[in-house]
Amino acid sequence: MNNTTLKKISEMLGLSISTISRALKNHPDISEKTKQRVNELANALDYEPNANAIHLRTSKNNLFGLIVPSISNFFYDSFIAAVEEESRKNNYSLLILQSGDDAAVEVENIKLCRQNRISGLFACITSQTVNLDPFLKLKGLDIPVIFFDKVPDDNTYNKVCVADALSANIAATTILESKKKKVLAIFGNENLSITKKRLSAFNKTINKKIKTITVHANNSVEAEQLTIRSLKEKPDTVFCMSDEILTGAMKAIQKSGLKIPGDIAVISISNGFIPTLYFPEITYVETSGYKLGKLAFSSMMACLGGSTFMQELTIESLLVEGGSI
Amino acid sequence: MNNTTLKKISEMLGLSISTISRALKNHPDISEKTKQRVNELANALDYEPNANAIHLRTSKNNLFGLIVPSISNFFYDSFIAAVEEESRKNNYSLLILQSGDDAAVEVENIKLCRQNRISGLFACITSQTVNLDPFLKLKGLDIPVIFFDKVPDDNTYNKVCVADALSANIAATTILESKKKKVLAIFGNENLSITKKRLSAFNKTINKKIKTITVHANNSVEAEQLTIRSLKEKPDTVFCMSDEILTGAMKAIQKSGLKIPGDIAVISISNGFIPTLYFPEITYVETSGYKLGKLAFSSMMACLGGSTFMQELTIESLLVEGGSI
DNA sequence: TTTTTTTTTTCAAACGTTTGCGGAACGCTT
DNA sequence: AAGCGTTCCGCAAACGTTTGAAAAAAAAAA
Repeated sequence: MNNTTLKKISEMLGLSISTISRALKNHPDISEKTKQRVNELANALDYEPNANAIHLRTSKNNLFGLIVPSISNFFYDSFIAAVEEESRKNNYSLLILQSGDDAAVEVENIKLCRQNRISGLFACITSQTVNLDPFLKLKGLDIPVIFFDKVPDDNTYNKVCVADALSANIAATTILESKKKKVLAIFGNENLSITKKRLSAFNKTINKKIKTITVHANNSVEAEQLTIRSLKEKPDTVFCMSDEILTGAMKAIQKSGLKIPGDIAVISISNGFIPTLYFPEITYVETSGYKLGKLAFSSMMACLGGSTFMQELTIESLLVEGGSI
Repeated sequence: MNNTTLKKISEMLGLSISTISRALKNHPDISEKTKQRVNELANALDYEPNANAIHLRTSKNNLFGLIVPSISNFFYDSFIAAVEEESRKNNYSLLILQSGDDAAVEVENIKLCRQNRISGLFACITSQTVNLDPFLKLKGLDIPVIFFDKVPDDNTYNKVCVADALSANIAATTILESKKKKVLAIFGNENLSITKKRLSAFNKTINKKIKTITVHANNSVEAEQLTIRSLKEKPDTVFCMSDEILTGAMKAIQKSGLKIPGDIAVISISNGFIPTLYFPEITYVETSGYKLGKLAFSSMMACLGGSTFMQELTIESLLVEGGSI
């Protein structure tokens, strides 16, 4: 069965297409009687306007693109949830695409976004992305790009990030204040800017006041192995720079039989879910994907509203006390 | 800056629009020389076809809708990841919408899907959805609907589900085989069909061979409280029907200081991530969102291929041994 | 009744494509 | 010279809307 169109309604009512169009949007030019007749038939025929036709005609596609390495991720899924929610409320649709952390796929996805004439793009770049030209082209077409989480260094873009330095700083301060003596600090891939920022801020705050074992893990399993190995050096505290690392470290600690916080303290930077799974709950510095999504959206709307100011916004971090330190 | 169009290229080259269109799609009617000229200019101008215009003209919108209570959920995020991946590979885009488990929003979302002339819909209904008319309308328009996870009882629809009964059955069998004497079985909201199915299959298999404490929790916190209370009755095993419940139960168990599996055994039905966070890892019956997504997609493609056969497909469940029983 | 004003409706172009069909231009056969 | 087949390209309609402007109809004023 075919979709109802304005034409169909117009023919059935013996009116012109433009009259139907105007009647349905309650245009003052149209008489009440006609409006009613039109609305009744439209309802009966279950008319739904063709979004493609509207977009083509008005050249206003209420659509945002969102490119992310993976949807299936604690942080990103809540980020996406926030953006979807806001988009829907503001009459925008959302085209979500995964890059699989593959730069080539990322380029394809951007192309797709362009073909769909998106009004704006939310992008979290892959760890290999070096060529930002595809993003530049979007800017050339007056399509705002809001980078989130993993962002290019370049400061000619709008970015929203968690406060990496601040988060690491808070964690380090918390460790110092609790009079710990030796901390095992587990960070992620050394090449990631997020790792660099957190590492440098952490070290700066610790300032060699206490002993620090620094290791880098690319994933949860590596984090577990490194933790097991490092526990031999008897740290009294473990710091994890992310949820993924936390899961690995916790596995190792549970395996070792050490008691938290008695035998060993744990503190992490986290989206907020994982730390609550354990008992005692892990003390963490919150970096909320959901809040970041809201921030990204408002930044997008500001751009669309005409703001051309490029900036890096951050969401505040706050310490959420569990019982692990 | 405006987007390049066929018209623009045609004017610059002194050729007709149709020639440009054909040249770009390598139509045999067009000479090699012209094709080359066209392609060169198109590249130089960074031409990207307007998807809206194409969809309108061809009345073929390569777009799927996906409605889910929340994106931010272990199970759904991996389901979505799978569907997005497959869609992209098959040249479809995906319009993802959250219902927030609100039936009214669900209806709005369906409307949005219709306006966008989706080719098919993946839907997980809200727990309050009673009126299936909006879905019926889609079917009337020859738009296939694949329900997943939370599906209507009605068997005039295509559905893909985890094997609820089988999963519960496997878990119950595992418990019986390990000679346990008293099981605390924690289920979800009693109204959900998923709960009913798992509960009845579980009970059927246990068949009163061992003592069973059955409780219902609506969320993780309730699961924790109910577990704490029920542990006083000294069960030797805890069965959790879902990840959400597992997190609550584990919290209680960790709090109680009981050792797994020495003091108490744990077994769950799960998507597969949460159980691996603990040590020992929790033994679980896997119900993979990712696999379900793949199945849903292939079911969708079958429908689009002309299959009108309505069926409920399930993904196989398998026991993944941790060390918790 | 005629003219003017107001209300209501229609016309037609445009958005950017695709595609059936028709038509040059050209070289080959007879 | 006439006919024919190729090769290459353009015309124009269509998809479903929106919208400025013009036209028609109705109402009001003269």
